[in-house]
Amino acid sequence: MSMPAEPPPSQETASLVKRLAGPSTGKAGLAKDQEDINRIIADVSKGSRFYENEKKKDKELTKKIEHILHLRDELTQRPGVDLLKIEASLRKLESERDLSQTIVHFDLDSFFASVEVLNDPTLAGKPFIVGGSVVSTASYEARKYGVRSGMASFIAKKLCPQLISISHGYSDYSEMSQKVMSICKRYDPSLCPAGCDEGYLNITAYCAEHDLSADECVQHLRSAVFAETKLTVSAGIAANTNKPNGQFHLPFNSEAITSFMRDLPIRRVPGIGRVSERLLESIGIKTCGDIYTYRATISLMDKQFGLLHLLRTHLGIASNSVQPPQREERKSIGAERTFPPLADKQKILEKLNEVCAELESDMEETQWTGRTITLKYKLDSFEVFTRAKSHNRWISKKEDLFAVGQELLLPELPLSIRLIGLRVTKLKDLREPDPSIGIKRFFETTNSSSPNKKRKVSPSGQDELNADPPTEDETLATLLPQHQPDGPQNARPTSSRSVKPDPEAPRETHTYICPVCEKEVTIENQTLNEHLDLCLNRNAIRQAQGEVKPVRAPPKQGDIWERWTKKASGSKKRT
DNA sequence: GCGGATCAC
DNA sequence: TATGGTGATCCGC
Repeated sequence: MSMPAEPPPSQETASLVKRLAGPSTGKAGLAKDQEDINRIIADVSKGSRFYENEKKKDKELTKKIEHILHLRDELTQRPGVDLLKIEASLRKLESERDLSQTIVHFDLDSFFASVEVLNDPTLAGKPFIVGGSVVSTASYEARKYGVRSGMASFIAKKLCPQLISISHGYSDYSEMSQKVMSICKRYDPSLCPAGCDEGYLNITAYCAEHDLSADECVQHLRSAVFAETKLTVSAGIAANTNKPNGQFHLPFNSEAITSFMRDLPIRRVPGIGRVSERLLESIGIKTCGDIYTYRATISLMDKQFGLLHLLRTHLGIASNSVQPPQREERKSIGAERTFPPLADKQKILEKLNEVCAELESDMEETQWTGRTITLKYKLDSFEVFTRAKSHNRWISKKEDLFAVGQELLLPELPLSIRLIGLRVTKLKDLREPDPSIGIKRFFETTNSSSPNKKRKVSPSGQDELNADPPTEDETLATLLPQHQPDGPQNARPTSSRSVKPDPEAPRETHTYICPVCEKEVTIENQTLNEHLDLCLNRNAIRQAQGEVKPVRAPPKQGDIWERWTKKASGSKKRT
């Protein structure tokens, strides 16, 4: 068999071009001539290590798709699809649909670019980008040339030679963002920011209290934002947190919603990225309506595609709960840096050291520590690897971060590296007041002790507020094994030392790692069982929900402000 | 727990 | 010449 001389444009190459053109290609801002643009992008990209790596990833994806199609064909040979069961699932989902809440998704229009125009009105109407080596935001004028966020800046420049490039002014964005968010909070104090320029609101209560329709309410909001910041904001009103944004009010009935979803490209659904788009497309699914058409295939390949989630997507059912991000939900904190590829061991370690210093400072400012360290490195080929190790002590000092990072990195060398990152997980909140307070409140126990007078015993026995110098026993006393096969009765204090009595609340406290929730709890003996009951209960509830589960809230972005208020604005360059 | 992958912003 | 940083989640092992 011979290959065709001129391979037809495949799904693969089409997808690759999309990637190179920037992830948001095809979403907004009609380009003049996408063919020309694609050719320029291909010409400029060709042969680069980045391009070769993208090509490699695409080839692997193609292989995976072949495998999936093969699997599908095998599965369709045999009977086994229970269409009735799928219908039952749909009916069940439908019956759980909640149309009682009015959810608004708002989004500042080309946020960074708009702020830059406010700072420098001469930029208005000019093609410019905000970003560094990668475009963060392109002005509408620049978008006409095919410039998109996520695109390499040098490619943007090729597409639009007169393009003006502006470096980030984070402190300005942070300030404006906070202004906008505080305005939006008037309409829902539980606002859930989803980045610095967008968020979700539940305006149900506000509309009722002020006798406003949803449209009127959002009109007010948008006018207020513009009046107070000169920024324009788009908003979508719906019964849940589904897209799309823009000025749009999706009717609150199931027919209208499903009908709207029918023609909605699957890629527009949050959580469906470029890869999932290709996977779904391979079995014929381009729109949310297609999900129903191919429900049998999806059902056979539930594991690969997730039937229930897709059925929900088809029906346009998503979470309608809006909650502000909770600090205790944070899972990790990290830092990473890209640099011109380095092969010299000492120079690489220097970079690692810089990353450690940055991470230490972030952890200090935000008051987190953790016990699992993940090293990430990217080769000059753009391949990414991670190496992780968990420890029985809390790590936050840069010397410790560096020691662990080095231990993970050295066995990998020699390599030519263009990025180094470190991430800390299994966190402990250093800001959290004595956890026993919270437990006590929960159970309405009397005799709460003052958090200021509390004493905690850290697993490492070091650096705890008010902690006495560790005894040898404490230094060695560390965390329990993470998994306790024998169950709760195995829970034991990490330190048997009793705390100096507080005159107001003389009692023993101990620090435990709860075998169920795996969190460290400082707790009195008599309430330990209550805590365990609570945890076990919570787990049972979660299990019971397994069936109904993934009506997921939008991903929480923990500590957004900590991120956005920190970075200072560098001096602006204009090129 | 670890490592790779995917995704959002 | 040249393609980011932070954080979350899911899967397979």
